Amino acid sequence: MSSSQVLATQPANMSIRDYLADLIKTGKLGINDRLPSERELVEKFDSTRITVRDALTKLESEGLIYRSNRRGWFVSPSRLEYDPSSRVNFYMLAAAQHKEPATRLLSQRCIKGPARVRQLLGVSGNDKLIELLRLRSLDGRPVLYETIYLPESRFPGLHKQHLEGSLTRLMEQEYDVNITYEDNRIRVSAVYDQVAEALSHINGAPCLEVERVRHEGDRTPIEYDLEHWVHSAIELRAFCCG
Amino acid sequence: MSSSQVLATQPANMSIRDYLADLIKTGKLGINDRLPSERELVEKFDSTRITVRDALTKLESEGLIYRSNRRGWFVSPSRLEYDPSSRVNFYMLAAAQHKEPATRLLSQRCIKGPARVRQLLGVSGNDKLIELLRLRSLDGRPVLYETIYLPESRFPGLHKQHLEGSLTRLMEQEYDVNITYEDNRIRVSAVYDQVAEALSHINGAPCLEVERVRHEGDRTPIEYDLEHWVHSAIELRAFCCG
DNA sequence: TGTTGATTCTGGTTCAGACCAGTATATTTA
DNA sequence: TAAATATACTGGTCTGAACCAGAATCAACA
Repeated sequence: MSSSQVLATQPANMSIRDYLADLIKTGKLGINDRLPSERELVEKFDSTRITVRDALTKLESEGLIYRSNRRGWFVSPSRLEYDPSSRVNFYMLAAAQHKEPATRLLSQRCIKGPARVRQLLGVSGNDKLIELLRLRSLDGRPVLYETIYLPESRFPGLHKQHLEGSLTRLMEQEYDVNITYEDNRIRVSAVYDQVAEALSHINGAPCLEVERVRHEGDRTPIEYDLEHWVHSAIELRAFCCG
Repeated sequence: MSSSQVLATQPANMSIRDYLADLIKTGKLGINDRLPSERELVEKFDSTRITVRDALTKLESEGLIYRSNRRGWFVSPSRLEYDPSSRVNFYMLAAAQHKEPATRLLSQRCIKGPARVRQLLGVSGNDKLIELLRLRSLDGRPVLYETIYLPESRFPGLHKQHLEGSLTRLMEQEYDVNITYEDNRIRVSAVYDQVAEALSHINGAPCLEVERVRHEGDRTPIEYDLEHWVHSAIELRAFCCG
């Protein structure tokens, strides 16, 4: 073998990945188009589903494609740019980026809630928490599973309100909330069970997780928010001034 | 089948996942311990490597474990909390969280550079960019692959400096840089080729990607920084004041 | 003592199937 | 016409292998 033979032949999974990535980047497959089925790709590359799925999983990690459980693999649209610290709500944000937002309230309860959340919100004794589970979509595609906890004592009668719209606006207008401080934690994680199902993902699929505690006045915590984003749908943006 | 039989038996991949997650959460496996080998787990659960690897991949997505290429799977240590907007450098940050930092300069070139970066930094004509590739570790584990571009004209003689320490400090002290504004983009992505290899990952492994442009004075861009983090090693933290 | 090389161990990749469980659609039926 | 049903199709899970490539270890050798 000549010494110029440095580049090893690529593994099959990477060849398939590159082929599909090329289809997407050249626009031969458009946004939200379905990819060829796994079995079609097996035939085309004379390979096996193990290898084809390996390639698809890589593209999913990159955010180039997303899956819809048992329906197929699809080309990801552009990411929503999202600045967690901005007071812009989901609807305005989506609209500004020409995406059609929607929110579905999945569940609404008044419960004791997880110990960690109670501690972060500083509630004690028998005080209850309002738990809201919401699923948010862009252009019909579910992208965000929200788990929200609010101290019931601070938001009496919240359940009578319209909870599928902007919570921020509701809090400002109906409860005189003025956020003075917030703490965001951002990490890569995975979705399971109800969250995975709602997002049409499988158990253990990677996601971007944002955990937030909002405070009012002199650092009184009043909102806990756990966001699970379909990672390919989102790009966080943080501007900072020295 | 009785109607009370609602809970289906768990798939094998989830059983294995839960078993390992339990080992970790109860402390039976400590930080940086190696997990049982894939073949051992196959025997223990009378399963196959496909299924075992599926479970391991889920735990990797969650950040509970990480892999070291062909050496094994290991229990993740606690995440480094990192505020991209803070001016605290890597060494001080790590030290404050009782982690041992290290930096290795992988490459240093003066080149034209990618068009996208040239545009972001506003360099034109034949002006060159300094490219720095650095690998940063915590407690001996590689966690961050940095790709840095700087306009050569702004940083003459940079190559003579010690480039494995804090670049921020160097820029401040030797080049009178005063950062006034920065723009961070944070997304989940994947690592390939040199990046994957340096981080001891496989092609297509998920990562947390931070892309940053720093500006001085009246919004003059002077630094482009692309960070690929081993996702389990990092948690971004952003505090915001209303 | 320090290097070289063989051996064993690890995960990385791949094959050639199988069956299951939801989705979507076409078909039948009320 | 609208609801119920069957069918084809999708990905999700799994079996039981095999071979490859790098990491680690240990033995032989210079």
